[in-house]
Amino acid sequence: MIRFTQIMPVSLHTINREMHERCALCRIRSYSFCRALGEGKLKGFTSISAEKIYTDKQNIFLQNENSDSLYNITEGNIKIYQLLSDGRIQIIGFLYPGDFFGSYSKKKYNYSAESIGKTKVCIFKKDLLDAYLEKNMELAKELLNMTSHELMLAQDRIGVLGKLNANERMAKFVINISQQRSRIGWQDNPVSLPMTRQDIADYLGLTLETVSREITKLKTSKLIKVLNSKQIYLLDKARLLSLCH
Amino acid sequence: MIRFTQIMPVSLHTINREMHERCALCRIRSYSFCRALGEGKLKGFTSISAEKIYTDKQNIFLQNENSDSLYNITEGNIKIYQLLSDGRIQIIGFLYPGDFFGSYSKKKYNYSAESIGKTKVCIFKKDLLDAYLEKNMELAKELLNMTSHELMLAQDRIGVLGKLNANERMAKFVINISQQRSRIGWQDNPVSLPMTRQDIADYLGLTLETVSREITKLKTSKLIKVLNSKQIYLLDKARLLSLCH
DNA sequence: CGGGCTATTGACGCCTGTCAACTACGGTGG
DNA sequence: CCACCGTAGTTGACAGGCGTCAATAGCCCG
Repeated sequence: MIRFTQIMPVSLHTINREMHERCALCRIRSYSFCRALGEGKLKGFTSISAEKIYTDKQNIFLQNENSDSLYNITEGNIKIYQLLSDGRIQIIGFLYPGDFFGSYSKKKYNYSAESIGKTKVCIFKKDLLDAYLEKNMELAKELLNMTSHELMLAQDRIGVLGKLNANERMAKFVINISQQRSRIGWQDNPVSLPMTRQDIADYLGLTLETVSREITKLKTSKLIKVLNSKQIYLLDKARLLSLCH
Repeated sequence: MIRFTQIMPVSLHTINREMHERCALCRIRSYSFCRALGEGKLKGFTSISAEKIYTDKQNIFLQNENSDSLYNITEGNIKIYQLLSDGRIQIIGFLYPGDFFGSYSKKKYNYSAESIGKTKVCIFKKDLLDAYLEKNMELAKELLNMTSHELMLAQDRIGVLGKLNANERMAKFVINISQQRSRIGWQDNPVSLPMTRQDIADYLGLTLETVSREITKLKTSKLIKVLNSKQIYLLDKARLLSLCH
């Protein structure tokens, strides 16, 4: 058995703060489901969660693993994806700070989750969170609200993948990224694309070649400016919006 | 002002039963979110809801209408769909008895809903349901459970539309219908297809011609037997399953 | 500067959409 | 009872958008 106290280079003061004030100090709380909790409840809430930091391309969990935990992003990005038996990948979504993920209703995870860049998450054991919800109705309702909102976003994505062509999907993608950023108080233009072209392709149900071509088309038709491969500027939001309905 | 008492051909006894025992007598309660409520609470729950019957192809609500109500199907089928500005349709889902729909988190409906055949729904005013949830934690948690489950299904559909070809989508579709039926205690084979080919196409992100061709292919490769255009028998579930991953 | 990864661009082919003709079926009316 | 009509579904011919395969360019990091 490993005795952590020997190898963790943190002062008692830091541990104390970590143990009790993490939620109180959290900068994205106002964008997370925990915003439903009053200040007085934050210490108690911190105690039923743990924080974990991931570097680039680490798995948070894998599809079909037993799911005993739920997660909240506090920093960085996560991609959630499903694997088909022949190796094809579908990226379900790119998640941002404030996003909640995991599987509340099921015993196994329905998708895999992987960090994009340095990423911080809060981890909640399902049984602990569940017990906490019993006594904190406001949190349960906020969770219902957020899940319902996520469902709406998923339904929009069904529309994108079912009916839009490559051109329209790409326009929708950059518009969505921009909107997502402003939702959590970041500048909405220019936007950074932390994921690779292959990731974008697997997200939009296209190939990376098509994604690349469509970006070039948006560029030549003066709808966007490509600052570098991971940074683009939206030149004409109105036309981009009209493109993706 | 119309005085309903004059034109509604129901006895006081029927009204009384309708007013207090609808939930207690409901045959699909065990498949609905209201299964979370104990027998003792059913009369109270009946009183915050209303029942409405639709014939074929009637709108329950339209996309972008103000959303003040939530719905639960007790009989028949509903299709929920989004319209693009150029008239293209994406069917988000076909709903079955026990399914809950509407928009809990948003002020406007995110999609339109239309009946398929004769359909019965329970209608809940949002503010009434919300107040009821405050005092009945078990119902709120069941609603969270169901919404979370629906989210999972929506994410699966993202995978279908993003990565499967026409062949695989069609196989997935008949498998899903079969599973959906057994979930609510109906025979899972043969299955009826209450929707049109066009509806299936708009659901799968294909055209009706492609849907028709793929059904023919499944037929000629002895995976299904087409009893009539709205009734099919799954001959080889194992191979159908392996087809759609 | 060079190796390896990511992104772009080109050539070509296939899957699925489009357009059109034909068939099947169910309801209506003579 | 059958003729007629309208709607739904099937099948065929063809075209185009996007995938596939391959070569090239750009970029980061040692």
